[in-house]
Amino acid sequence: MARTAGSHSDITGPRVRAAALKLFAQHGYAAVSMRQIARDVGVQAGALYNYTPDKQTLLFDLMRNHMHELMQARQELPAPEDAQSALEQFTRFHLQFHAERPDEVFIAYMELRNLNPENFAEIETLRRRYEDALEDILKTGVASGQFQVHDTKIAAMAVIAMLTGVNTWFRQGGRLSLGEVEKIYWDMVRKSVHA
Amino acid sequence: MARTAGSHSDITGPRVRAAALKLFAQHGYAAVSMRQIARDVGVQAGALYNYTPDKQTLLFDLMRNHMHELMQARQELPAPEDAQSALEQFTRFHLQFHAERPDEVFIAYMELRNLNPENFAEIETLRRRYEDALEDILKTGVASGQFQVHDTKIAAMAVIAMLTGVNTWFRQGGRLSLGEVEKIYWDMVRKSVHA
DNA sequence: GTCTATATGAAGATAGAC
DNA sequence: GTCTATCTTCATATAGAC
Repeated sequence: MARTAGSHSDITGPRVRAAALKLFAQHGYAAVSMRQIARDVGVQAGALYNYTPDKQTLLFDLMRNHMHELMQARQELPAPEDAQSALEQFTRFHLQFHAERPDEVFIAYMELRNLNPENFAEIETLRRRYEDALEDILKTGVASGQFQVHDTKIAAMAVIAMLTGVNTWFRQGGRLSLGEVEKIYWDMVRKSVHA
Repeated sequence: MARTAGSHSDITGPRVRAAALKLFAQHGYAAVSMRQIARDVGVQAGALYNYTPDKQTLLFDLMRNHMHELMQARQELPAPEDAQSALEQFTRFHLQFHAERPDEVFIAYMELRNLNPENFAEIETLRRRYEDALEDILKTGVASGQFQVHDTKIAAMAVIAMLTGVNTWFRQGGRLSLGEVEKIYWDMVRKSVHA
């Protein structure tokens, strides 16, 4: 149980992932070298390979972890009463979750093409499941007459694009608080699918 | 006036830009080598430097050209009668222009961080001017009572994000025609800012 | 677990012949 | 304008000492 001297696996591992996350978000996966990540962590490049088999897996783990946390957090939300409150809950949840993780979100959207085919398929499955969750809300609302949209699939994509776009400009401590942003976007989302 | 034999500047130049556009969109600027571009064009890597001083300028020229064409095309639209028709015109124009140029749009959004600071500033100025054009439409509509939004700046960002998101899934010849997509999105945009 | 050293390859860009 | 050849630097990844 006691670790040998010089054994820092439990602390270095997270630091490697944190450095990779920050650097990938800043400069892009392809533009960041393992040496840069190592320098940021404070080790030599070779030492990184104690924590990841290769650079590709490092990227994939960051993206998979992000998507799993997204799905997990969503499943822990309380059950809403009707489609309207489900949509409001989804809107506020999406904005909050994404505002807290700008780097993860950026990578999850920008680095898809740098995943190898198998890894890409896994991430896409998770993303698709998230989109389907929103579409289910819209379908319920259309069925109950609360919403009116021409195509629930397209409407779900439109709403998610609108909400995720917040990350291109929103900064904590800026002109608007997250609460104000939530209110503004919920107003627009609500109206956009209104019957 | 007559060109010397073996002089293909007028044809090779566009081919270099076309290859760079396609490859940058597919794999990302940082992941594409000058040798790959050269292979795609059918020349040796050194020959590319007859058409661009360096790789960075090649990227910048593609993005600047795209933004200039965007601004130009918008300015050639007929003057709309009121805010509502101006917003519909903007919506349809944005969808059409972007659907015709998926690679350019992709690069313009994904490769901003690979521009050097001066080039980035120039592109951002153009992008900002486009966003301001939409915000002006919203301001006019709010002033006339046709629209109601909490914040015209945020609403403009939300609408643009929603519309640009179409490029992540829309393909010519897919389930929906561009005309149908225009109708669906115009319906959502119209309602989202409705008084 | 981390280091130094290195194998192996590829990158951006330039020089000079044709 | 394009070629071949090359300079220089950097990349991912591994081997073996400590």
